[in-house]
Amino acid sequence: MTQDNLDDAPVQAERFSQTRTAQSQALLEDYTEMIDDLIRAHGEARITDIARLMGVTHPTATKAVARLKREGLAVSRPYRGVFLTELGSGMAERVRGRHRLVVDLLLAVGVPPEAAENDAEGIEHYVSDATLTAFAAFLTRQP
Amino acid sequence: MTQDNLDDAPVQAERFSQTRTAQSQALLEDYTEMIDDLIRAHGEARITDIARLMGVTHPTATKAVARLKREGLAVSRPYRGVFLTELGSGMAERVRGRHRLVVDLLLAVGVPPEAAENDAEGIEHYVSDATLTAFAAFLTRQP
DNA sequence: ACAGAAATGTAGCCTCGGCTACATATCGGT
DNA sequence: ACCGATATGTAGCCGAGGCTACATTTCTGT
Repeated sequence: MTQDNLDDAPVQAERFSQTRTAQSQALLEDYTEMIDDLIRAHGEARITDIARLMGVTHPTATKAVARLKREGLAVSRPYRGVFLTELGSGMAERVRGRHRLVVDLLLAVGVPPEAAENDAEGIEHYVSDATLTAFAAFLTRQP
Repeated sequence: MTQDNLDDAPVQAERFSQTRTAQSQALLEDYTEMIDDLIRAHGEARITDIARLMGVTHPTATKAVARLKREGLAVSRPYRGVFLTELGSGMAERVRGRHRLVVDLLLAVGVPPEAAENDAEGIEHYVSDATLTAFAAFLTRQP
């Protein structure tokens, strides 16, 4: 990549393009997982709790939930909690599994627990299925 | 995290907040590294080349460069190429090292080369120094 | 039952990072 | 030296995701 950038342009561009796509999915995934967590813990997901846990103000959380609803991941009625659709639950499950796998791999290669948790939050959204599979295989080889 | 979300709120929120900060840095890092690549290869970085390699239109690249200039990472004169300041070069160097380390680690745990390159592009921006250090140590142990 | 507290909704503003359309400058070949 | 091709600049639009300020609804304790 260092020598002939011009010929690599399509490859490179595609790479960055994919990264941008992943970025736009990241928020959806984070909120979906968060809502799933809250429902498991308290039977419902309130806007206020979502906002507090995400570290944003409540109008921001409301907007995010609106987007989730638009994308068919969540449902809610005014002044009532937020719930996930089947689509949303599926995503939450996948995201949760991926998150765990990433954390486990980081721990396995010697990353300190706190850093592993922190970094996984950012990393997990950019890990492809191929990489995920490799992670799982690695963890099986050396537990 | 699955049981008592409410008490974990500050920790969680801080995590997401950090991730958001990293996100806003990611673009700066990508452009900086790209410009550095182009300068190494052709002695200068033209807006058109930057745009093509990043997979965006040229006005988008122009805007990004404007931001780089604002942040003191790059300099440029109208209709002339873009160059990095010392600050920018430093960042490029660090980013380049981190990128290589991430790719190497992915390869070491068995991720296929193409996936490693693709995913590293997204992952690298979210890897903390602690994690980076752990990666380096791991690679030393098993090369 | 009702008043104050807390939760939620809504409006409107900001920045960022995309884009298209159009204007201007530079470059290169004859 | 010129003219067409190419590169760059600029204006203005859009959606996403932050925010504050304010309105409304729900909840809660007396």
